Amino acid sequence: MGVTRTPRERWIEQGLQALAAGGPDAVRVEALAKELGVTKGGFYGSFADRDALLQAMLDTWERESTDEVIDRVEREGGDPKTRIQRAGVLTFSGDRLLPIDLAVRDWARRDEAVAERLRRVDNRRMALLRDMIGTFCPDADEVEARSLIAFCVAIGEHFLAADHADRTRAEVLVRAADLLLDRPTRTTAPSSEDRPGHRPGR
Amino acid sequence: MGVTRTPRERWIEQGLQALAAGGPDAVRVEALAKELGVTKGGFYGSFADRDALLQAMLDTWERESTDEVIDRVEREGGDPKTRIQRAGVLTFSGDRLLPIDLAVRDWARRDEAVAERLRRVDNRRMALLRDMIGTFCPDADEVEARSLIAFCVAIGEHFLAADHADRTRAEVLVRAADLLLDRPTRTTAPSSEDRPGHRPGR
DNA sequence: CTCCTCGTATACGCTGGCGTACGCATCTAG
DNA sequence: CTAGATGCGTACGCCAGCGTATACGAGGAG
Repeated sequence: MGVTRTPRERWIEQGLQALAAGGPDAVRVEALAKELGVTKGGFYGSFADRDALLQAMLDTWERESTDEVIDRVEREGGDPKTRIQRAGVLTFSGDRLLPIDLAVRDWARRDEAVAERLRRVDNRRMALLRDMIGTFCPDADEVEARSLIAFCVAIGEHFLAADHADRTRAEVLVRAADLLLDRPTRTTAPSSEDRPGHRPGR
Repeated sequence: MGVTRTPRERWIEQGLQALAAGGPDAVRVEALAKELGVTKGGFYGSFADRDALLQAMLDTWERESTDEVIDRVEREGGDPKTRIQRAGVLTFSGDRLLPIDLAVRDWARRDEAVAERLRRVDNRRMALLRDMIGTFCPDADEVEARSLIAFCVAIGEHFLAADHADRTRAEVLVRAADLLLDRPTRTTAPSSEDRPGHRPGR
């Protein structure tokens, strides 16, 4: 038996890198082969065709960005804000998962099957956010709104090109996280209390 | 002189539609020609090459999504929340500008020149947001944070696939807008009109 | 040591897309 | 009405990329 010099996972990993860098159209069998130092000869032993690779890539991504991240967050514990931020860090700041995530999001706008996968992933993440925010916010509608906002910021931030004058993006994000995850709940019922407490300026 | 049956703007418009539907890789000269009912014969009379078309498309998009939107918002007036929402509606809910905007955002992640254009556009939009939010929020750092959040929600919403159980996305967005754009000391105001609905999909 | 298996290299056909060359048709100028 | 200009159709060369067929070669089984 010959030795498998380029197993399935290598193609998948390289494919995910290409996806992250250039979108689904950049996942080209011959290009991946060249990057792996082989030719495409062995590719069709591991995959029926290019589409099978794309499916396998999505399988891998889906598993890595749900089970692995969520398990780790649950295991390491901490208070709600810490856990939310840890989930965010694990998903949206590594050099690995973040660009793949963004590429999948754009891909999902054009491919219904990808959109379905993304929906599963996002629903699990939203459930996590709801849980965390629900620990300090009693109003279910507001929990939903805050969760949506937090998720949108985590993603949208990377699609936004605006500058912030003398502040850095990171500084503004810290303040935004304070607004969303820190301050005492303000109800929208007529019995509203005073305005949200300000934290000492940064 | 022959009659120009397919002037420059027609190619540009069709190109923007293709960009919106399938990203920059979907802008193919021969495909556009077929959609326009002609062949690519005349294309190279209006454009040096495919890249010239892409540049012209970005020029058109940049003009339409800054000057035209901002002028109209300034002209029609209203209170801050209304004006922000009108800007959002003009930019992010038409069937035309929204999908182009999203496609450009993903494109910008891979093309520095596109990123530069997007930066100009986003900076103008952020300036508008800062102005509006600054009318009721005195803290400059908080104004910046709220502006960023609002912008991220307006964009990120369309990249998010999560469901909201018994609520609709539009309902959650109304509540989110209340949290972000209402004067904190006041109770929530009734929202006059609907927010942009769900993403058009595909 | 020999054979057989299986992963890989190589070569091929095919499709689609870009840009060019050139001919045709039509509109305008005179 | 003629002549020139110009947009467009058609055909071409070229290259990239997919999937297939076949040859090669290195291990393991006997």
